[in-house]
Amino acid sequence: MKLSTRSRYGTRMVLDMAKHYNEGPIQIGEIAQRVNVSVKYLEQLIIPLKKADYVKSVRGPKGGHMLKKAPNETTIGEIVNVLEGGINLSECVENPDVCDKSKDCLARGIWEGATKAMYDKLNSMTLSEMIECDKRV
Amino acid sequence: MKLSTRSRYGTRMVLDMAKHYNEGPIQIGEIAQRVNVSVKYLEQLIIPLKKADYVKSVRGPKGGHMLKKAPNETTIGEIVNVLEGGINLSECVENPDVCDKSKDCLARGIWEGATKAMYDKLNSMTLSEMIECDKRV
DNA sequence: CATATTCTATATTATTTTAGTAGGTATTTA
DNA sequence: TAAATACCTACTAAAATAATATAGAATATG
Repeated sequence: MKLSTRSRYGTRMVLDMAKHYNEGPIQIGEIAQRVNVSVKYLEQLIIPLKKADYVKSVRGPKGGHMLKKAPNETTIGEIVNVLEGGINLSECVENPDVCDKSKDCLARGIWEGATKAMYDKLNSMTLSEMIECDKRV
Repeated sequence: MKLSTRSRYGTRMVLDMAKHYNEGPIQIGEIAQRVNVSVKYLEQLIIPLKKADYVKSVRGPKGGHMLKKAPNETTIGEIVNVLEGGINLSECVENPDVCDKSKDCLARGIWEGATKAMYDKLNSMTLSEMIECDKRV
């Protein structure tokens, strides 16, 4: 149950934006270079982040992208949730109707519990906490 | 980061075996019917479970498969681990060398923490506890 | 010991998801 | 108006997943 590169690369990108918060729009080419992912791929990842209101963009020369909310108001879990399209180990956790046995499924309860544990962990750290944590090293 | 059907179907199968522990070998056709997965697919899933010493099999008429260890000696996490080929959200958690930035990667720490939370949860319940839990309902 | 039954092994195919690329369009600044 | 930048749509390639098919090997039982 690996995270897709969407989440992993997207998280790198968002952390990069967080590092440069309050420096105005950052061009995607710059970010791509720093996080070592192609511009074209990052462009795709920005779309859902904009829709979910985590990123805003400015067009034209001197344009670019930036976080819409302060880094201490967003957790890693929120970002992963957007990029991964939901955080859960099995479809039935979110939508019990996909299986007619969901109601008394032995396994479903476990997937639900493990999903929650993971989710809580991912939501326990904000972007700014991660960056601060990094500076101390 | 969904579990594959391997883990989900395989878990159903193992739980079925656990329910019939001490009833001698259970034929895979029976199990397939009860858990609603094709015989052929389950046959594939049994292979790694045998290699990892969780299942033993008997050939010939009246043959079948059964758990090698008692249901209270095996956790769901162990089964998922075998079927999924390791439990971790990112390759770098298990094998830091896949990325030359692992050592001071902001994201890696988070993947590691969330992986552990999930892992602990999955290992917190044995097969027999799950079945007991079911009976009470 | 013959045979039916069951697991075992290998190969193949189809489907879906993931990852990545390409090229053109819209907007804005200077 | 020209250049820089984000935005949009479509496409392709590769990998992983899911599932099926066929033939082989072991063994209990009559």
